[in-house]
Amino acid sequence: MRVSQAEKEKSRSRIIESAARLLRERGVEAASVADVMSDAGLTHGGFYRHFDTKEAMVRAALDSAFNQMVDGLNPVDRSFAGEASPDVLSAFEQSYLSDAHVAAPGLGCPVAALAGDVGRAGEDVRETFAQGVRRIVAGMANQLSGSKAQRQARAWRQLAMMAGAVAIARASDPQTAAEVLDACRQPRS
Amino acid sequence: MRVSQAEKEKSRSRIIESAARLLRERGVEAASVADVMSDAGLTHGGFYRHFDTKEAMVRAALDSAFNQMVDGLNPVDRSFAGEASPDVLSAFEQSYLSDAHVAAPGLGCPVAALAGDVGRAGEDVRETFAQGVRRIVAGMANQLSGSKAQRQARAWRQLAMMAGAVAIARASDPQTAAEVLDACRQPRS
DNA sequence: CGATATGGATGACAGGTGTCATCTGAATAG
DNA sequence: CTATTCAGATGACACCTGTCATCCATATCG
Repeated sequence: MRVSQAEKEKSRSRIIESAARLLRERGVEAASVADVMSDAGLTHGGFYRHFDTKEAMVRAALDSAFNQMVDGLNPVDRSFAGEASPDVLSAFEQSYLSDAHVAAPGLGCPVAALAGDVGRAGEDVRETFAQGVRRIVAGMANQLSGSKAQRQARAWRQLAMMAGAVAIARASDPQTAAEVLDACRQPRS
Repeated sequence: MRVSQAEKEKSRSRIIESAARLLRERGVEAASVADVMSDAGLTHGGFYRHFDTKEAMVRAALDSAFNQMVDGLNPVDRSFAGEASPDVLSAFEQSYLSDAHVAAPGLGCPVAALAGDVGRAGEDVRETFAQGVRRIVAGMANQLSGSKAQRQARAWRQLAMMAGAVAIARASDPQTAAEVLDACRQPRS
């Protein structure tokens, strides 16, 4: 049942897409190779034609998830690349702290969904994760004013707070979730 | 090999203590019943004399871990209970954002270590988690000044930021970890 | 003291895991 | 047009999971 190279590339994309979603929904360990392949419309046996190991798939999926996140910070319709735009950042923050984001981890920020899991993963996976977080922070810092160090530090604090808040909201009951999200939507104290 | 009731109580305490540590170190799913029992010096078979299900053990372990955290916020040597004490809070924040905390998840804050996992757990576990987080936030708010709502909101923001920062630090390389921790140690922006 | 209750050990179970060897048939290379 | 390659399917493997039935020896009760 051989398939054309273009078809193989499509298969690989589907696998990564499925992995990126299932990892965020179920966690790194609970998203099994068989589940991912089944979700991509394939059987588990062909997996190792695409990746040497599950860890390699996790890294590719993390990269894809971070790319989606960074794209949300760099809207293509902005006229001047690199120009600070408070509206872009506040829109990002508002959507990050929304109920919709809390309810849909599979499409949301990998930091909020996977930081805990990745902390227990191998060094290569952590390296991939770190580069992804750096890209998000750089994108946020671009939208801030002040010295480069100030902008970067404020971006770190804001991302850490938002990711922590969404993780807490997902791990709590609806009332507690609403409290933490509301508190974090308020201007800094 | 029956054992006295006092001995059984000790066994139960050891199981909860081992579970609280292994859960934070390995995650909810990766910390198996057999591992916990072995760590407590028992074999896996006797587990169900202490807990109806693994989920019940997870809830007991979460409760124990949150108790340790709250104790750190309410030092017994303070003279006046309930009195606001900026030093207690800043000491808590400093130790929370320390390298030692990042390196020892098994003894650290369950929010930073387990929020992601608990978000995928059952409703009962999430309820236990939410009550624990609320206790920490209440303890932090006690040390702040301002209206009750202001204090609570600031405590939520501070805890979310710190938990997010430690989770990111654990999931990254040392340089990235140092950056996010440094940024979050700075006064609010 | 004797009878019973029960904490813990042993071992099994059904199901899931990552990984790989093998087969097959269609896409390529010559 | 034939020969080779190789993506994917099938199925197996050794191991680990939560749960439970069973047995044993001792703490507790009458």
